[in-house]
Amino acid sequence: MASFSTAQPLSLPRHPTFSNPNQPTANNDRSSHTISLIDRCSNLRQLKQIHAQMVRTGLFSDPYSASKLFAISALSHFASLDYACKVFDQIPQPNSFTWNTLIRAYASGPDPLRSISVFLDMVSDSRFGPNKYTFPFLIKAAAEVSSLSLGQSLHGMAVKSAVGCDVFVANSLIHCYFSCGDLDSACKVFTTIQEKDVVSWNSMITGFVQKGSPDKALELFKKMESEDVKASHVTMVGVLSACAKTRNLEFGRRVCSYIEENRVNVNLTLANAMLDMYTKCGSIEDAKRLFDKMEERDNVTWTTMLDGYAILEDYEAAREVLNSMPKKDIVAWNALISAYEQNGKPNEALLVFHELQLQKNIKLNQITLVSTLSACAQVGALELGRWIHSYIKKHGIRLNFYVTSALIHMYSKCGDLEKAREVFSSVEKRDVFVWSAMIGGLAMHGCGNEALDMFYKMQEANVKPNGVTFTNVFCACSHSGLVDEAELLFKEMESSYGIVPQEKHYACIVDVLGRSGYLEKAVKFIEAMPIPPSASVWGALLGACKIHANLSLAERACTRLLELEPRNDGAHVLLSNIYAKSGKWESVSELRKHMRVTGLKKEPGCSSIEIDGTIHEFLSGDNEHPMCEKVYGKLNEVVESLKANGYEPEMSQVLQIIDEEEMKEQSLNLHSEKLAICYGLISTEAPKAIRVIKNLRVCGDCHSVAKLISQLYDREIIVRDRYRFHHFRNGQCSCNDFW
DNA sequence: GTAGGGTTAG
Repeated sequence: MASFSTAQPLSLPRHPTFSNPNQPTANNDRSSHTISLIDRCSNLRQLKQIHAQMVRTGLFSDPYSASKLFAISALSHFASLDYACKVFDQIPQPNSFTWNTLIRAYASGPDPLRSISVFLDMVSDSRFGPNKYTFPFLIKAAAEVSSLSLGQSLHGMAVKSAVGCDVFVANSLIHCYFSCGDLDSACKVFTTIQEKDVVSWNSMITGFVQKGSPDKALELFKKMESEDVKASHVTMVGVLSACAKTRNLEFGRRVCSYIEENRVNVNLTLANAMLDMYTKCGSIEDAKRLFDKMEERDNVTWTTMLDGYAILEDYEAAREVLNSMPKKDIVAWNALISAYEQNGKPNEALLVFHELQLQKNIKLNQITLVSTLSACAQVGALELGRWIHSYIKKHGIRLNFYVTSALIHMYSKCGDLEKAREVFSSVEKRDVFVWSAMIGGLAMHGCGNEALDMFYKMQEANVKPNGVTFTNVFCACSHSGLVDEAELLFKEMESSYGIVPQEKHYACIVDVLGRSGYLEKAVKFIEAMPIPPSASVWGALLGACKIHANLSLAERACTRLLELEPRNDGAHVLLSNIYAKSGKWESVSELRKHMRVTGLKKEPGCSSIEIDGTIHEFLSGDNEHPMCEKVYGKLNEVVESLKANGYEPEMSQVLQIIDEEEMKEQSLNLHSEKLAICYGLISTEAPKAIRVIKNLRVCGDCHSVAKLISQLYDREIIVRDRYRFHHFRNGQCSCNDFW
C-alpha cells in the first residue's frame, strides 16, 4: 500500500486504458486501491491529484467512485464547497446518496438555506425524491436559521414521504422546534415517537436547558432514568448545564459521582460541563481541583474558570486566568467585561474594553458591545456610547434585540432620549426587552403618558409585557403623577397579564401613591400586601414622607426599614433630613451621633461629567480635582450673578446644624452637582448641553440654581440623579419640580 | 457508503 505524507505529492499508478467501469478484475482492484487512497487524503491538493487521475483512467465515470470522491471533497475537514460543486457538476448521473451529500454539505455550511435550493434542484432535476436521510439535513438547516415555517413545511413533507416516524427525522424535528421556540410542537413530536432512543431524550433535555427551563430538563432526566434509558455523554452535559443554571450543586455533585463511579469516559466537553456546574454553583474549590486534573483544556475551560472567579468577585484571580490563557479569544474578554459591568463596576469594565481594543486579531462582537454599552449607561459615558453606535453602523453589525435594547438603554441613561427614540424607530422587529427599554427610557425622563402609550402599542404589536415592563411602566406613572393609571394596571397585572407582582412592583406602587401625597393609602396598600413588605417598600414610603414632610409616618417607616437593613445609610440620612426639615435639630444630632458611633457613613454625594470622552468626578466639597480652584472661582461668579438676578440660597436645604448664615451658604456651594455644572461651563461651549450624573437625589437648592443657570447662561443642562432625569432649559425643568 | 443531540461571554 502506498503511504504518503502531507507534504509529498501523491504517486499514483497510471492506467491509461481504464475506461469502462465494468472491466475485468485487475481494474476493479485498482479502483478499490484508489478509493482507499481517497479515504486517506489529508488535504485538498492530494484529493485533486486523485481526481485528475480518476478522470484520466476513466474511473470517474463510475458513479460509486465519483460519489466517494465527491463526499470527501464536500465533507472532510479540508472540504471546499466551491470545489465540491465542480466535482458534483461533473458527475454524469448523481444518485440519491450524492444529492444527499451535497445537501448535507450546504446544511452545515455558512449559508444553510442554500441546502434548500439544492433540495429543490434535486426534486426537479432528478428522479429522486427526499428519503429518510435527506430530511435530517434539511431540518437541521431550518433549525440553524430558526425558521419555524420552514421546519413546519419539512415536517409536513416528511410525513407525506412516510418518514415522519423515523426516529432520526423526529429527533431532528425536536431540535428544530426548540430552536424556533415552539416548545409545544417539540413535545408533541417527542410523544409520537414509538421507539425513543437516547438522542430523542437528549434533544428534549438540551432543548429545555437552552430555552430557559432547566427544571423541566431535570424532570425529564429523572423520567428517562425511570424508563431505564441509558444516559450518554450528551445527556450528562445537558443535565450538568441544567444544574449549573438552577444552582443545584447537590444534584450536580451526584451526576459527577455517577460519572466517576460508572467510569464514564470524560471527554473535554463533559469535563467543561462539570467545571461550569461547579463554578456556577459557587464551588470554586471543586472547579479548581478538576481544572488542575484536566489533561486537555480549551478556551471554554479557561473562560469557565475565569467566570467562576468573577462570580465570587475575585477579579484578580479572574484576570490571572485571562493572562494565563494560551490563546485569548473574544469570549474570554467579554466574560471579564460583563463580570465588572454586572457587579456595579462599570469603570473597570470600560478599562478592560479599552485594553481589548489594543489587542490585534481579536474582533469585537455583539456581546462585547452589549456589555460595554451597559457600562456606558451606568457611568453616563455618552461619547463612548456614540462611538460604539457608529462602530456598529460602520461594521454592519446587525441590530439584534440585545444590541437594540442596549443602545436604547445607553442613550436614555446618558440623557439623549431623542437618540433612544431614533434607535427604537429604526428597527422593524422589537421583542419585550426592546419595548421595555424604551418604556424605561421615557419613564426616567418623565414622559409618563408617552410611556403608557408605548405600553399599549406594544400589545397591539402582539408583544406580551413581562415583569420588567411593569416595573418601568409604574416608574413612569410615578414620575408623572399618574396614580389612577398605575393602580388600574397593578390590579390587571395578575388577572389580565398573568404576571404575579414581585416586591419591586409593590415598592413602585407605594412610590406612586406616596409621591402624589396619598400617604394613608400607601400605608393601607402595604398592610394588604400578600408578601412581607421588603426594605424597598419601606424605603419608598420613607421617601414620600420626606417630600410631604410627614414626620410621624417617616419614623414608623424608618423603624421598619432599619429592622430589615440596620446598616442602610440612606435611611438614616433621609430620616435625619426629615428631622432637619421640621427643625428637630436635637433629633438630627442624636441620629448623626448614632451614625458616628456605629461607624455608619453617608454615601458621599458625587457628580460626574464627561468631557472629550473622559469622565470627571466631583465629590461634595471636592478639592481633589486638578481644576478645582478654577471650578470654585466659576461657582462664585455664577452665584454672584444669580444673586444679582434675585436668587436666594435655600437654607432649608442645609440639613446639618450650622448656625452661621454664611457657613450655611458655603455648605450649599459644596454640593457636587454645582461643581460639575460649573466645570461643564468652563470646559464646553454653547450650544453643547451640560450633562451631569449624580449618585444621590438632586438637592432643592441645586435644582433652583440649575434652572437659573439654564436661563442666564442660555445653556441646556441635563442632570441624571438617582431616580430620574432633569432637563433644565430656559429656567424650567422637565420634572415640573415634581421629583 | 449517507443522519439526529453537547460545554464558555449578553
